[in-house]
Amino acid sequence: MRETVTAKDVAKLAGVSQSSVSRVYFEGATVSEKTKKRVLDAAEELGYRPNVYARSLITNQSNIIGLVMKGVQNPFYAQVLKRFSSIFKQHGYSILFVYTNNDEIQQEDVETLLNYNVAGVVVTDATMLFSVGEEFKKNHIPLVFFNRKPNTGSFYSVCCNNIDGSRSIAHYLLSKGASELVLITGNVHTSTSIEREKGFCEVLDQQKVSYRKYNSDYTYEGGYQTAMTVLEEKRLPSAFFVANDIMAFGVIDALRKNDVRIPEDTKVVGFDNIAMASWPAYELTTWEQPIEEMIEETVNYLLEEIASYTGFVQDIEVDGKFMERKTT
Amino acid sequence: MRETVTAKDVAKLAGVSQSSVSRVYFEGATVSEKTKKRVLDAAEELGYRPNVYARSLITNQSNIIGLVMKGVQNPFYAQVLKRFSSIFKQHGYSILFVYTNNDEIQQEDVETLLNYNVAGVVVTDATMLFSVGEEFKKNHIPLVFFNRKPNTGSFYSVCCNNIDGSRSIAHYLLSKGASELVLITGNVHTSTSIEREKGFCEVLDQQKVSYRKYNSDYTYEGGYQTAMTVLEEKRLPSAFFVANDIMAFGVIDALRKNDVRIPEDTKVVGFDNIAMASWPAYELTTWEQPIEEMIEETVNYLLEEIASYTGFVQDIEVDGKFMERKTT
DNA sequence: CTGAAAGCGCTTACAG
DNA sequence: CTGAAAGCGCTTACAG
Repeated sequence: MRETVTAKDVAKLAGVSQSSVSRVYFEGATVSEKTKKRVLDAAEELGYRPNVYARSLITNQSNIIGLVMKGVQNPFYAQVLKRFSSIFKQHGYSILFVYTNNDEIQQEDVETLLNYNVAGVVVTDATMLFSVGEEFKKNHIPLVFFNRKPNTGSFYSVCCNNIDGSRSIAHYLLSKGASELVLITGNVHTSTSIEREKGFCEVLDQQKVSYRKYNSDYTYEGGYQTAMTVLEEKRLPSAFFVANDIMAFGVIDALRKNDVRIPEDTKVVGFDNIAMASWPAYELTTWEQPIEEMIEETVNYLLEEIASYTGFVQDIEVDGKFMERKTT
Repeated sequence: MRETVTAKDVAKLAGVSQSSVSRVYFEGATVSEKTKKRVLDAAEELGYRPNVYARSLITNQSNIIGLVMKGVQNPFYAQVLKRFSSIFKQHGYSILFVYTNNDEIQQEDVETLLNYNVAGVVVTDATMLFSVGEEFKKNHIPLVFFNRKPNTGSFYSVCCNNIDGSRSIAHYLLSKGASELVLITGNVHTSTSIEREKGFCEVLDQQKVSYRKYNSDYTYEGGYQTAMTVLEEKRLPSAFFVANDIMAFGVIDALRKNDVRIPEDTKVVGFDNIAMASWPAYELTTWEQPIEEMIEETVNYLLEEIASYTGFVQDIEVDGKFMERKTT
C-alpha cells in the first residue's frame, strides 16, 4: 500500500548496487555522473522516495525544527510562525508545531520533541523547567528562547532591546509633557513584561514622575478590562504605556467607549508594532520589534549549532525603533 | 551523545529479552504485569525512550498530522491552528506545520508530507493539483479540505454552510430596507468566496435588487482599498456584504476615514465571526462559522480513516449562525 | 568510484 | 506469556 519502492528496487532496475542508490541521495557521498543518472532515471520511473525514518534511524538526526508557542492569538506570534516556517523551509527543515496551552512547556511536549529528535528548538511565549532544559542540553539539541529570556538555566535567547525601548517611550512621553502616568504590564512572569516595566519605571523614578502600575495579561480583553478599572478610579492619567500592542487596542477601545479622546485627553503607547498598529482604527504609537532581524539571529544560531554543537549561549538583543503615530 | 539507551540495554538490566521490552511499549502486545513492572523500572532508571524512527520504519506509520495553511495572518486561521493542535495532541498526534506561501500547495510541501508518512492531512486556505491529490490517495493517506471545497478530484471537505449564510445575509439586509448593495468578494478561486457570492446574488437577483460586485483578496488591506474605490465612485450603497471579517474591518476603517457613518449612512456585514468582530472598535454584524463543530467533523473523519482506510468522501456543511451587532 | 556486508533500534511471526 | 531470529530501508566503514 503505502510506499513500497525501496532503494533495492531502484538498484535492480538501474543495474547498480543498493549502496550506490543510497549514495545518490546522501549529500556528501561520491558517485559518478553516470551511475547518478541511471539511478535517478530508475527512481523516477518507479517513483522512489528515500525513507526518512530509515535514514534518521541510522544518522540519529532529523530535519525537523520544533517550534513551541502559546500565543497564536496575538498577531505578533502569527507573524513569527509564518516567518520561521518559510525560512526554515528554505534551509530544508520542516516544522513540528507544538502548541502549549500552559505558560510552561509540558513534559508531554518535551517528549514529543525528543522523540522526533528535533534538530533544534525555538521556544516563544512559554517557560520551561530547569530539568527540562537540561534534557535538551544532554542531547545536544540547540534551543533558543525567542522574545523571552530564559528564567531557568542558561540558554540562547533573542529579544529586542526591551529596556531601551521602554526607556525611550518614557522619555518621549515626558517630553510631551505627561505628568501622571499609567503602566499596564503583561503576564507577570515574562521577561518582556519585567523588562519593559523596568526601563519605563527607571526613567520615571529618576525624574520623580508619579505613575500607577496595573498588571494585565497581554490580551485584548485584559487591556480593555484594565483600562475600565483605571477609568473607574476617576483619575485619568496623561498617558498609558501598555506592554504590548494587542492590549493597547483594548485600552484604546475602552477609552473611546468612555468618550475619552486620544491623544487630546490622554495618550496611549504600545509595544511590538504589529500590522494592526497602523490600521486607521488605531494608528498606534508603539515600539517596533525588529522581527526579521530577531528571526535571522535565531535561525543563524540554530543552523550553526546544528552543524556543529558547541553549547555556546548568549542573550541577544536587537535594537527596535520608535514608531510615532496618532495616539500620542 | 544523543539518545543512546536502547531496548537492549533495558532488557539486560531488567533481565528479560529485548522483545519483551518492545512489547511493553507497543500498544496491543501482551506482557505479564510482572515483566512490565521490571521493564518500566529499568527503563526509568536508564532514561529509556523508544525510538520513533525505528518504530515507524517497521510499522510504516507515524503519529504525525500534516497541517497545510497559508493565511495565519487572518485570526480565523490562527484559531483553527490552535484548536487543531490541541485536539490532535489529545489524540496522541503531533503536528507537522506546512506553511505555503502560494495559493497552491507546492510539490516540495507534498514531498515533505509523504516523506514523513503523515497519518493524515488537513488543508486549509490552499488549493492542490489533481496529480498531487492522487498521490495521497495512492498512499492511503486521508486528507480533508477545511473551509475549502476541493477544486480538483474528490476529497472530504468540511465547510460551514456558505450559501445559506450569504442568502440569510441578503434577506436580512433587504428586510432592513437596503436597496443598492455592494458585494466585496475574497480570492476569486476560493470555494468560500464563490459560494458566498452565489447565495447572496441569488437572492438579490430574485428580488430584482441591484448590486455592484468588487473582487478583493480576503485581507484587511484589500478590504480597505476596495472600499476606497467604491467611495471614489460617489455612489454610496445602502449596505456592504464583505466576504470575510478581516476585509470588513478594512472596509469599515475606510468608510470612517471618509466620515461615512455606520450603520446610519451605510451598513456592513462580514463573515466568520472572529474574536475581533465583537471588539468595541467594530461590533461587526457577521455570520458565525461554527469552528468547533467543523474541527470536530474533520478530526473524527481523519481518526476513522487512519484507523481503517476506506477512501470515503463527502462534502460536509455545518450550519453557522447570524450574529447581529452594530454595523447594521 | 563501487559493491558486499554489517548494523541502526525497533516489530513481529514463530516456537515453546 | 516469552525468547530467538528475521527483517524494516537505509548508511557507512571496508575492500577492491
